[in-house]
Amino acid sequence: MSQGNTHVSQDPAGERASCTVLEALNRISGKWAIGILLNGSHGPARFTELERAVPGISRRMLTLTLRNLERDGLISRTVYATVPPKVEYRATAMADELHSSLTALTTWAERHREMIADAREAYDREHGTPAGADADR
Amino acid sequence: MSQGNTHVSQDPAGERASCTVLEALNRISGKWAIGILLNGSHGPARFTELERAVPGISRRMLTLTLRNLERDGLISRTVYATVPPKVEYRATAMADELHSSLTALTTWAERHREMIADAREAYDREHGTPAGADADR
DNA sequence: CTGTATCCCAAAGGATACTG
DNA sequence: CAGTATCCTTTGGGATACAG
Repeated sequence: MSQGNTHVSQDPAGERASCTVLEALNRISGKWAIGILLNGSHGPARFTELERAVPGISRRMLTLTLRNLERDGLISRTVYATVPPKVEYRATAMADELHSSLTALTTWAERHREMIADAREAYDREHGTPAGADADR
Repeated sequence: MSQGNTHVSQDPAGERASCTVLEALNRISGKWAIGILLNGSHGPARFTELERAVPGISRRMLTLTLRNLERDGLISRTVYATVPPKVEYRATAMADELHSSLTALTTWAERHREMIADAREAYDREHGTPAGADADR
């Protein structure tokens, strides 16, 4: 806020910042990454455990998201060569640091959930947006 | 996107949390929302200013993103009936609170940027993922 | 200046079936 | 148990042209 920046012209304090935030978001983007990250942050979790802990996720998306998180170094994957196979996933230290930011986001969402719902309702009432309004095509 | 959760059975430590985070993320999701939010947070900005401040954005996406943010009560839109028309956008108080969380995310991203890049490189070297590997189809 | 309207493509994600 | 493979639908978003 109090940055004394009264007008926006070219790069000033926005391009670089938004770019960085975009980078941050790109890693945790997708419908499931965060749910997985939060679940994996309180102890190791197995594939099926995650599948149950993140309701609605498909095996495919769980695998894909897990792989991406692993690739970025946010999740570690440990395979135990037992039978039946056992694989443990857990958040890395780097992801643990992210966790607090995610929590901040959660807190914000909880605090403003109703306010946002009201804002939407009001908006849709003023501008006739019938809940299924198509912004695109 | 808006279906996913068919029914909520219990609450296996994470469901509620991940759901809330998802809600948070859904409002600021998309390629441009955050850049706009950050730019609108240090004073009112006009349409064209934002267009220039967020490099790469198209008129269409700027409009769409702005409308969604307005709908959620994160951006206020003020029209001056002058000629030529003038419209000012600015982050609301609610969005200002989000701003700090976004900043936390930015900070995290900056601190770990290299580490993540290295993790990717390492991963791609071990598992032969030739930079353009297609996770899907 | 501030948008809208189309068209089109690519990516995300769901459903389902099969496997070591 | 822990995934893969395929197919298909939906959504995000770029390009471009038109308009109040």
